Amino acid sequence: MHKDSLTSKELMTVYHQLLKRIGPRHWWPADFPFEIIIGAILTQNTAWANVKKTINNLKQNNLLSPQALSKVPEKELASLIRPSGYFNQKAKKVKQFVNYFLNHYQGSIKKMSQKNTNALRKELLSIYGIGPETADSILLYALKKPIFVVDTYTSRILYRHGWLHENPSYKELQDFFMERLPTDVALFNEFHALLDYIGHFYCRKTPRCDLCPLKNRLPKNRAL
DNA sequence: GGCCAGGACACCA
DNA sequence: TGGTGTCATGGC
Repeated sequence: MHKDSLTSKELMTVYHQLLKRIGPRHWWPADFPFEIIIGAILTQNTAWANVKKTINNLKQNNLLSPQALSKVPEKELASLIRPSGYFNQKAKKVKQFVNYFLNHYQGSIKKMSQKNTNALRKELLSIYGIGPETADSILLYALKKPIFVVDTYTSRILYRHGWLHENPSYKELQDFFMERLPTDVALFNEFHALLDYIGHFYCRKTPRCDLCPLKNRLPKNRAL
């Protein structure tokens, strides 16, 4: 097992090295929490640059509110989502979330935030189109709940550094961080953003990890 | 022209 | 539970 592959202290060292060498990422890039939620759905398996186009489309059409999105026809919504791909599926997903948000919380982020985190996570996962990563992104970045977000980048980075086995489940990956880190929204926010940064630039299928900021600062490493 | 991007779901064994 | 196909545009 890899449970002892990296101590809490070593993982914090990784975090501080990344923060020092890359700098804060200022996540999530959005003007208000509802925009974060819609962005989290739109960015599923999609480059953020393409999501920004859709966000701008929605803003220009005054559609970036739960009330407006609940009224716009799904086909019209799909055409606006087109730049970020999977537009038919994502239009349906946005509609499903908005219905839930209005029915349960009257479109209020504040009301939603008051609910217990675990219960909220189960609720989110029951909505069509919201899986573990999207649910956790909403909880952490939009609702400021202390949940660590993991993704394919995170998995790749941990595996390539020998800190976790290949193809872990989402829960294994998430537990890896939450068992080692103090429960801290700001830390979870920044750490995930930093991992995304190095994943995006340095840890693709064809590794270019010689450029990785962690290259000479691996607590326990193996050849990358 | 192929690969990949801040996943999730349906279907199958 | 684990593997595979599908959804789809856009940048490099």
